Amino acid sequence: MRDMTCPARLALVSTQNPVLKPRSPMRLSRYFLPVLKEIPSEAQIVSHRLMLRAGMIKQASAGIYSWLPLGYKVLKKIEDIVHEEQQRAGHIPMLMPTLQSADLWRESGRYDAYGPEMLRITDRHGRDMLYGPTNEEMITDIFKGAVGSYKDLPLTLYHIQWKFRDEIRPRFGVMRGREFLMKDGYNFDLTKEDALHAYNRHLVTYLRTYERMGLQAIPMRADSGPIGGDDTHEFLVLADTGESEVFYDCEIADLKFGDRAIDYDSVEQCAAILAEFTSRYARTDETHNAVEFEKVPEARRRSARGIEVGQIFYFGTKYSDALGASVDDGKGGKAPVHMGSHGIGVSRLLGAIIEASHDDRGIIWPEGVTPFHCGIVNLRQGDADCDAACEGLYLALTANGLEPLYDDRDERAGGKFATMDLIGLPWRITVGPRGLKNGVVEVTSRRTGESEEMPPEDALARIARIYGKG
RNA sequence: CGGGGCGUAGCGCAGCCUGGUAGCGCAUCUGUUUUGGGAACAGAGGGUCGCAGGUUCGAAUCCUGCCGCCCCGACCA
Repeated sequence: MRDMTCPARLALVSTQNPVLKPRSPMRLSRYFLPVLKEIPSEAQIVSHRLMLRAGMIKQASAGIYSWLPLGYKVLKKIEDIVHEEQQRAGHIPMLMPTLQSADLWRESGRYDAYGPEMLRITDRHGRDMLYGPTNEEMITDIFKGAVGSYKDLPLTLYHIQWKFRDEIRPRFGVMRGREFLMKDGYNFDLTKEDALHAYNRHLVTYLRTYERMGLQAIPMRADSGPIGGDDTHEFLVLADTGESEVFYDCEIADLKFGDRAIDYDSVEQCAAILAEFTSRYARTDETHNAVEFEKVPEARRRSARGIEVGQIFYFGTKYSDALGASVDDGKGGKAPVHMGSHGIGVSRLLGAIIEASHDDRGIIWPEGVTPFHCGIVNLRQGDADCDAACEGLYLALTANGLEPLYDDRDERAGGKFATMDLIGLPWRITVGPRGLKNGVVEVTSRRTGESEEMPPEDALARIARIYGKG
């Protein structure tokens, strides 16, 4: 009798089984994209409205959202960019829990200082827990348990994790949620000089990160707030719906990091970038100084609104003193480590990007974060030539490492175009019977609205080239 | 937490003042005709009227309490 339960036999059925055809969800008829024609009444600002209308998020309760497939996809892309830029600078990814013990926070003295914004929970044993609003205490605790020598420094650890701050009044969708995804990083250095280099290094990584997302975020001298510290800059994206009032010299807005080379180990290079990007007056209302601002030539003075998308801090030995994080200094003594922390509001960035990039038809994703590289619109579903051409493009794009979204629904053209415009894919390939008669399809830019007819092979090559693939 | 507003079909809303068969548009489903920028016609399904209590012969409607959500202010990635 055959033994059907033999483990060795089961092992033969591997996930590599070539019989399993990938069942891609990138066809709109199979995707989950609940778009709304009507403007949701609860949404006040354009990014919130568009995220709801484009089926990216659904509110679960005040300031708490489910990320529907399209929104999740963009969120992941943003997360990926943040990871790449951090790791390029030698910062090490990890993951700490959302729930923390209150004891750590009592040690640092912040359990009481943080106030009602911190969500406090009691577990079944009556232990005080909290949903972390940030992780300085926890990372310092990890650090001091494992690092004892200056030889282990410098060290920068970071993670991207959900945070909870029980805002008095959450609003504006993901821009001011109570639960939000944040990248927070922590550097540990032996000396103040080293820690300031880490500070400068982070400034560079942040400039690069925002530019890759198609955003211009201006570093502005800021207030350190409850985290405490001496040096701090906030990164602000200019937008009318921003919650911060900002004052700046318009020359700062001309600065671009671009694709210049940077050696993250070079103290001079990193310091030079900081000097360059902080060389003009740029402050939030918290640190605004009218006398200093007067020194900027009047024609260059600007006041505007901004969305805060990140902040970097150097806070010296505040946490290492409180929590006893010190290392052997190599001279027979102990030295408290110099620390800094650095945050990027990952989920907020979606809102900021949309605020900065949309029109009256919908979102316009920058190519760096778009959920799909391009849309394929089949104008005559069921027509053998159209179906074949679309299918061919879809497979070829996929084979070139691109992710197209193929609208294969049996629907009128108008609805398909409206959906594509709303969800903001930067490029669209339109396939219709009229064009196919001449052997061409249409490639359209979402941003400019300009279309160009070309054979399908050229359309494929065009899209691949835009994204540096194929 | 102070002030204002709203909870009625998946979404957007009317009905409430003056109690008496729960409605409209969009979406969904079926059929037909359509198809190059949110189609037309015909038909169908879908509701604990936020929850609880009270008044009444009778409550979506009146009264009380609670819950949720939104907006303005003080706080914040």
